[in-house]
Amino acid sequence: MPKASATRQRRLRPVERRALILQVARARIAEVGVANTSVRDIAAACGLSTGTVTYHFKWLDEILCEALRIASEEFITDVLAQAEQKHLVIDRLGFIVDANLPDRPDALALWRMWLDYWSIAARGDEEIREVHAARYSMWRDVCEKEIRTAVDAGEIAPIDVHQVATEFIGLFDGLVLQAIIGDHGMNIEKARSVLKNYLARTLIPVARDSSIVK
Amino acid sequence: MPKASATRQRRLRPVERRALILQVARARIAEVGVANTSVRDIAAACGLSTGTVTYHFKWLDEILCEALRIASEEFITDVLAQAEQKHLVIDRLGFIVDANLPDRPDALALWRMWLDYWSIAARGDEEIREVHAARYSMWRDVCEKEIRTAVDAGEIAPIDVHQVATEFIGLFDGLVLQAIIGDHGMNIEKARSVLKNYLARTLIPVARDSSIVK
Amino acid sequence: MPKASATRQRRLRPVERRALILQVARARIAEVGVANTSVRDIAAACGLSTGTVTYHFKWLDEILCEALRIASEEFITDVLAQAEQKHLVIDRLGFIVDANLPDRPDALALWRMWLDYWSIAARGDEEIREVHAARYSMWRDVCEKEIRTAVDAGEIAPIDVHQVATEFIGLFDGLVLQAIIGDHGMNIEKARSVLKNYLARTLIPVARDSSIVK
Amino acid sequence: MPKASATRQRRLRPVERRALILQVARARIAEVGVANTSVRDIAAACGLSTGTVTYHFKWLDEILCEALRIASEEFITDVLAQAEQKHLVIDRLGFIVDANLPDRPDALALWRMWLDYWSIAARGDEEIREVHAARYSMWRDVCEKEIRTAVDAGEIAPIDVHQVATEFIGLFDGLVLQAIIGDHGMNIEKARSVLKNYLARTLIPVARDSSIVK
DNA sequence: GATGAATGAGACTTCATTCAT
DNA sequence: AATGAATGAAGTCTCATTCAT
Repeated sequence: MPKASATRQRRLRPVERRALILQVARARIAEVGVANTSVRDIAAACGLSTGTVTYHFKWLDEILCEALRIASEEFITDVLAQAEQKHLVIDRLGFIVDANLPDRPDALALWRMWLDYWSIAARGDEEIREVHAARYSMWRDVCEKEIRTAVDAGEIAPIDVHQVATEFIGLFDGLVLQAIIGDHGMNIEKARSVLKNYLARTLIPVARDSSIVK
Repeated sequence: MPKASATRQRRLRPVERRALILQVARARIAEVGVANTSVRDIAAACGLSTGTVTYHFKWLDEILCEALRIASEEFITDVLAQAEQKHLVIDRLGFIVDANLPDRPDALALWRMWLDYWSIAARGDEEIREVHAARYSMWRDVCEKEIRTAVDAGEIAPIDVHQVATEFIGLFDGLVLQAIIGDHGMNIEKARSVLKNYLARTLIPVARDSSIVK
Repeated sequence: MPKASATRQRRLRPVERRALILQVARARIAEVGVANTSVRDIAAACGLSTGTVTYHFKWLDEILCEALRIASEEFITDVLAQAEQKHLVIDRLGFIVDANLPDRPDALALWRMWLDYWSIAARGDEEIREVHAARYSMWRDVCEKEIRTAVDAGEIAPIDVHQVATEFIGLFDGLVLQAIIGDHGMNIEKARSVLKNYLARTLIPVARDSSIVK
Repeated sequence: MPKASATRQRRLRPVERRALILQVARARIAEVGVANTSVRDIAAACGLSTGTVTYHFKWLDEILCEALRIASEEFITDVLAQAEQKHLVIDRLGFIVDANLPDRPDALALWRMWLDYWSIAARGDEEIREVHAARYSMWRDVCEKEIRTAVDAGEIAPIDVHQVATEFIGLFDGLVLQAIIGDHGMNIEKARSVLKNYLARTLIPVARDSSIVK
């Protein structure tokens, strides 16, 4: 005799329910951190019981891992979208810098989330490591492709594309993390400036009669 | 791996006992992570009762923070020592790269520790943030001084010293973290190569008949 | 004395489980005192795990406060029931005296419980203070009403009803507490005698040919 | 080789050291309550080590008991002093009322202390019970003597002196405790008014040519 | 599919007491 | 007489997980 419950959730197919839970979990993790995200928190934030959450996910770790996965996928999607927006190839990296620096609360929360998962991955969690690997693979590919395109187009002088892309991404992570953790010598604006200086110094525009660079 | 003893520990003065506890705590944190280091663990690893640990430290957080502090101080001491070992100024940064890359278990554990504390600092813990700030301040100063000395000595071509030092340290953190978290496109040797390539490309030796070294 | 069972307890709805826990907690508090009642004790006495107890009550304080509340409510219920039992109005207060004096173990335990919670309330705990306030409000109202009825019925000579009711309740508490704490000059029988003497001296029957009773 | 310590206390004879510790302990207990008074608190408040405190007192309970004893003795001393201050016998009880009602912070703290120890005594602690007994014995004797003197002097009409003294003291405790624990129907001023009304109604001045009563 | 009561291990912290110094 | 480091039991509370409903 199931009682009418005002709060009982509508039945969803597992795939949908999982997706909903993951969205909420991701938001919680970004907000309060992996270490402070509990099954109960997630369930409450979803308006579900803990039992429902653990029904759809075998372990809390599964939720945590999947939450990183969807965050990574959205990040990749965003980066790809961004990379398409500028027509001048040489402007794209600058645009990527602006778009990915955590100068807004949600972007900051995302970076804090990366930090949380970095420390887990560094301890050897294979699943988390794989998700990171996939994101970096994509991210590095995008950057390499952008630079290579610019070089191939004669927009910038020839360089070691892989080295520069690798430097760029390493620099990005390093500077942002320093900005986030309280290093007095770094902050978001400083990071932006350093990154743009680096790009300007490294990607040398090829002076031609018709090539106008910003 | 000290084991718990059934007998009462020898009395030590607080400064000594604290130091011993912190050494053990630091090792535990490096080994299993901040998130998995409890008062019980530390006490057991010290062969002490939990009461003794909390007698010397008001909160677990105090231990965690102090453990980071001593790790930071040792890091700084090591860096300074390293910076003194090479006579040729231009070799010093390369030496620093080699010395600080986590290609040994203890260095890896230290970097994992940085990762753990980064994520805590990113969530706003002021004490941890200050410890990080102090370390980065020192670390950046050392790098700047090294490069400036080289420039002033005419060893390398003039550059924006602050920008390059900042880039170097950012790049270092970014590459090492990527190497540690499982990024397939990065590992310690790759990081070393990228860093050395960056240095070689950025710090251009001034070719002269008689190069003047400090 | 319920004993802990090795098996999982039957599921109950929270309202029922809370009620059961509170009954047990109330008994423990009355028996061993608030200061000696722990979550563990309560859980063990219920045959539940501590987790179950804290599942139903957020804090131990919540249990302690609710236990006082139910004890207060039962006290009030009992007093009201007692007040109805005697037809002669002037006998009711005497009956109340007899019924509420702690001359039985359970009544003594109840008074000890009041004492425990008095000391907590005196230190400023607002929730406990409110529960006391509610009980005293009711208790004083009942006494006033009884006396007023008697006066209005002409059963006793006119008096300052509020003053006398206030005196009666103050005297009651004061004498019983003295009897309980070991004052050699007071004990339950002495308290009874003093209270009845006070009532007899204060509530003067109006001698008439035909005494009107309600 | 005893080290010079800036904080090491001057050696005192046990009787003196005990007295000092007890004074401090008494103040702490009155302020924060028996339940919140620890050996460490007392030691810290004395500027002593915990070892010194436990050297002079075998158990914490001994301190708690002795602290009550000295508080009781001071109370008695004060009451006796007060009883001497008024020349007109009939004014003395009124004066006692004013002097003992907790309308000042220190008097309130003292009453809270009584409450704390009442609940302990009610649980059967024999030592505490004896201290209470001694105080009440004295206190009741004083009141009886006062009233008897007044009756014998013809100042007030003959009454059952023991009964009235017992009522007075019971009423005093009951009303003050109600005032302290948050009973909305009672407070210090109300208690004063009720007590004075009671006294005025009970101790009837004997109208004589020369006897002037307030 | 969903629930949520129940569990029990484990977290931090407090504290009276002991005892070598 | 005084110290204070060391102890270990006991306290409250959290929480991932289980499982009967």
